[in-house]
Amino acid sequence: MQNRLTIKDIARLSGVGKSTVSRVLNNESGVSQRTREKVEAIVNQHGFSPSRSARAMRGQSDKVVAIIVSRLDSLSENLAVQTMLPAFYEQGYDPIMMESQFSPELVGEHLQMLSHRNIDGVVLFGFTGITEDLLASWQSSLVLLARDANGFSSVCYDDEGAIQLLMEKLYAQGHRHISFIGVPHSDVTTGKRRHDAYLACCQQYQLESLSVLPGLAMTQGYDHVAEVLTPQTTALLCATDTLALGASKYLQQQRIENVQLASVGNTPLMKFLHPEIVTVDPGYAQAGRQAAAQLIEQVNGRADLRKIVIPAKLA
Amino acid sequence: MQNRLTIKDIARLSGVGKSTVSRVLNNESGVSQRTREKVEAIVNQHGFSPSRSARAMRGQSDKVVAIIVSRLDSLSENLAVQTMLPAFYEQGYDPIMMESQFSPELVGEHLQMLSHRNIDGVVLFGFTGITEDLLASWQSSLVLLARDANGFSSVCYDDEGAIQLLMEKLYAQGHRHISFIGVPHSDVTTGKRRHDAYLACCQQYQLESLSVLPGLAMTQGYDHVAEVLTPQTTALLCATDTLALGASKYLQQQRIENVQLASVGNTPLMKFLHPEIVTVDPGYAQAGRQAAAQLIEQVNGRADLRKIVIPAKLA
DNA sequence: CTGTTAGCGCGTTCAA
DNA sequence: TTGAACGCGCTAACAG
Repeated sequence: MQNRLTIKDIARLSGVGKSTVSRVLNNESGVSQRTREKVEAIVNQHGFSPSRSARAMRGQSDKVVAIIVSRLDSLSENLAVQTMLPAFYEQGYDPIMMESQFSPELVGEHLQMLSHRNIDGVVLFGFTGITEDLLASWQSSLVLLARDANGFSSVCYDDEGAIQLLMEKLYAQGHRHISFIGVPHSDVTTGKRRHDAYLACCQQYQLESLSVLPGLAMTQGYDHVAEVLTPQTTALLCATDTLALGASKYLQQQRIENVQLASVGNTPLMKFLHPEIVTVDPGYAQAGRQAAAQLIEQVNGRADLRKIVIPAKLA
Repeated sequence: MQNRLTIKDIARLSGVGKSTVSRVLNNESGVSQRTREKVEAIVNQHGFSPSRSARAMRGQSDKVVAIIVSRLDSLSENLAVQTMLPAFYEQGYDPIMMESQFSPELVGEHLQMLSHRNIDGVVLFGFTGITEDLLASWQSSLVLLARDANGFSSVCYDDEGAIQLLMEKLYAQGHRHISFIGVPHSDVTTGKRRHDAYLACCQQYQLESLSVLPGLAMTQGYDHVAEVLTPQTTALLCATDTLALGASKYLQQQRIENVQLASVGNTPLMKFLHPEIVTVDPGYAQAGRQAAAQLIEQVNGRADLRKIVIPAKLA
């Protein structure tokens, strides 16, 4: 806010040239220990930090990244962003936030805004409708979350593993009629993969499968859970905590108490409202950290594109 | 990502000087209509946009603001941020996100990071422990949300009005034993103001008051609601949706069905889980828009510091 | 009305 | 090992 010092001032104050200060600031070699210490002392004493805009103009990075969440109030994405932010701060990156509202068009607009600004990289929470060509120009500076795409880095959840853990646990608890409520297959990960895993487990345990795939919204869980409840049903597997929340409201209203809920999510809200639920933690927190780490390495050329899968854990 | 054009290129391409291009870009007067159109044509044709870092270095604004939320998963703050973001985008501001986790120390650290970066302004969601002197150097470029402070702009909720609306409604419904669950008075707005308003309403309607002030967390609502439930209690007023969620879990578990819940919040989660609740919308969405608008006007010197109060509405 | 000139704060030559 | 000079893309002051 006040008149900031410049590298020139620091040079004058420490009795050296501008370029020496620059070298010290950037940890470059070729500066004597004594000089380096002298300059560093002055820098610290004045709390000097070089102007980011000037650096950026010199072709350096702006140290700005963008995080595009689907919805600000997504329980799972919140958990990931929560660990992502500190990871970015620590490396000096400022994360700007954008909300896609599950609209590929909005993602497109946001990316276009970002291409004007000199962004270093983007973390994008994937969803149905995000296509490779929409992201084409960002190949090297984007990390996709919760989805993968050819030619892009991604951090994904272990959808199959999560469902398997849940089914295993339910089976061990003696459940033999386990229904499933999930998301349409147009959603590849949360939708198709989790449902397929459920079906595979049913086959493996020789159980009848019964499923409905209304969508991601809480109300959809509520509205459609009845379709998979038979008199024999003793357990209900939900593709997400959000669906489980919807389903459990229905169960409560109908005073159905002999159906064990299970879901992948392990969000704080779920843990509070329904601690009795069997839940798998897909590793949102770890995913956030990893996504940030991968993006930083990647934009600095220290890492290639990489697909990371976070292992699921029973909570 | 590719080799961006510069103002110089545009100048060459349109056969004018750099400064003329600059004048056109900044909508400055003193350019003939013909020249302006010619330049604009070239600019649009190439999708040119001036380098933000270069502008910033020339002392212009960086067009970056920061939003410091208390928690990423705050139901109320999410609603405000959701309207704030587009408002900022529209004016060309990039909002960087930070989470304070209700820690004044973290706010301090974040503000310090921001003072190094050349930030235009800050929207800060206030909470207990935020003091005027912590924010001292940001007087002119900060908008406080949900709190007010001397010498600062703020956007506040009408705590008294919200409680009054709720009490009025409950009274009209015939309730005469209305308990209150809220937040300690150390929290000035959500805590003291709402509780005081409750007490005042009780006096006005000649009702006995019965209240407990455990805190903001859902679990606190759950753990302490029993303390304000008597055999006569027919309604329970909650200072926030989050508390109401906690309380309602308790009521459900205890199969208590003759207590009408009321709360200030009107968040989507609440509306879904408990549509039967009497709820007041404190105007989170509007608050977000206003905060963004006020901050932008303010940092552009087009507005003075201002305290804005959002009126509450029955949902 | 318009073009030329001089920096903004920094990184990067290049000579010393 | 160091410093002086130059230029990044832009705006502002000045000259035409």
